[in-house]
Amino acid sequence: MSLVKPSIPKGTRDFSTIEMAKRNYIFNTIKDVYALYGFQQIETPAMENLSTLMGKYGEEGDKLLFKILNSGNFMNGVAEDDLADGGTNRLAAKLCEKGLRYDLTVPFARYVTMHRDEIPFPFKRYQIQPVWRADRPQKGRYREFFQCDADVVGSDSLLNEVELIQIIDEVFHRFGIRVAIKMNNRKILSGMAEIIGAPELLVDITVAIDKLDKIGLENVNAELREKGLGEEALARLQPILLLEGSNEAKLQTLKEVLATSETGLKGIGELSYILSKVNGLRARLDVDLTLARGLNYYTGAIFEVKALDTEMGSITGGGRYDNLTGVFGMPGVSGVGISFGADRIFDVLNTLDLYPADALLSTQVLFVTFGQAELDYALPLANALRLAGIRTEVYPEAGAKMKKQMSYANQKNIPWVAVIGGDEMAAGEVSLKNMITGEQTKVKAGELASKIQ
RNA sequence: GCGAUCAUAGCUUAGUUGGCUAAAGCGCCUGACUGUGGAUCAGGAGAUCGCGGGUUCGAGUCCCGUUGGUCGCCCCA
Repeated sequence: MSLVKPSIPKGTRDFSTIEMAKRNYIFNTIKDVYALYGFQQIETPAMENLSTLMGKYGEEGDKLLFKILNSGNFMNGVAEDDLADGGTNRLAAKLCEKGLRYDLTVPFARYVTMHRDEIPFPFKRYQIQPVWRADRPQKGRYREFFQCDADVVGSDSLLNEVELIQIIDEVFHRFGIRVAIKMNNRKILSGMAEIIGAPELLVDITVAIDKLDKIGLENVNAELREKGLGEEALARLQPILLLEGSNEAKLQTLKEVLATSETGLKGIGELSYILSKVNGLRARLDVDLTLARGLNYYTGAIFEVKALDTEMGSITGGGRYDNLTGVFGMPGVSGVGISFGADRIFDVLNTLDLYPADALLSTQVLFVTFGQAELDYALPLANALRLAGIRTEVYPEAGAKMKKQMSYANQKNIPWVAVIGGDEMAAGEVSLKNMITGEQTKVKAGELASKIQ
């Protein structure tokens, strides 16, 4: 077998020890807050049947699904003309019956439908797992990345939206990241499309105005014209795009503009209600009408979170979707959910250097010894420390050079080293060295634990 | 799917209009220091210059192809 250059697939990453400590800090913080609000964790398989995934993410989404070649004789049932006519979709359907999950929401909808008889509704679940997309990797976009979803299904109450906003606020408060939460409502966008007489262009309109931040008003208008929006309609859209002022003022203006749209007014009512119930937020909560989000299954509230102190796209998103389980034969179940973008939060925490020191600490004490007898003497001491809850290592090579052992402690950022030689052994002591200050004192073996804590 | 750009030691990079044995910093190993890391000093190992082809007396350098990274567009957490 020839030697291969080690490599990993395009758009995937290894996470090394420090990165994992940081990622675990992120995941644990999010989990703690989810649990605090009564959300329970589930996991679903990395792979789903393609029939579950196909057609749920639009035509683009289908192209971005990783498909898994059938095991065994995968050519079984493939006919000559399947190969001949370049119909890759049809061929793929015969060769692959499974695919890697593209997000956590669709597998969740599948899960809810399959387990509906065991689930207490409203069902509050969270799920932190990787998802895969055969996308072209670029800044902040990978082919394998983690989503941290929390959803409530089976409840139309807007208090769920309120709770999710509080969760977002609490999580970013714990991270120490200052954020602005932006909120909009899909019904308001529908109302807008209705009022300007172009309801059929709703999707195009949302896609275009979502870019307002990025490409500016002129370019948004140009794109809308290109999509077939008339000048009159465009003119009527402008005041809405340019809406400014307090949340209350924006909603007041909207009420007037959307007065004749039943859907639009309903969206305004929902927004107002949520705003009235959210209290004591530390984050800013802004109504932002240009927040549209690409996801077409959203039907009510839409959320997005941006960090205030660093340039980074959205670091959390979410919204309400009606009837998500409908495609699996379980109609009338509404859900609302959010998803923290762990990879981007990771970048933000790195940029702002906001990791708490103890989140990154691994081993607290290393036993360093001069030979086999000392090593044997160290073992029960190490176990005693572990019983006291102190993360402890014993350097395992008897007679390894002092320099080697000390360097190991240094490299792993271990704050305490317990040195054991013949003298210490005879006296029932250890020499305890503080690796930060360099100070070293002799300590009775029985007092080690108290010195370290 | 389209476009730009980059690829030299474990890492970060230098390498002139194509020209001697491809250079440095960091890291690693050894020693100064046989009971002490992080500092300093001395020495050492480590590169088929991403891969394949072409031009040339001669290619890290120029040309073509290919793979991978990065960034942008489309799309999208």
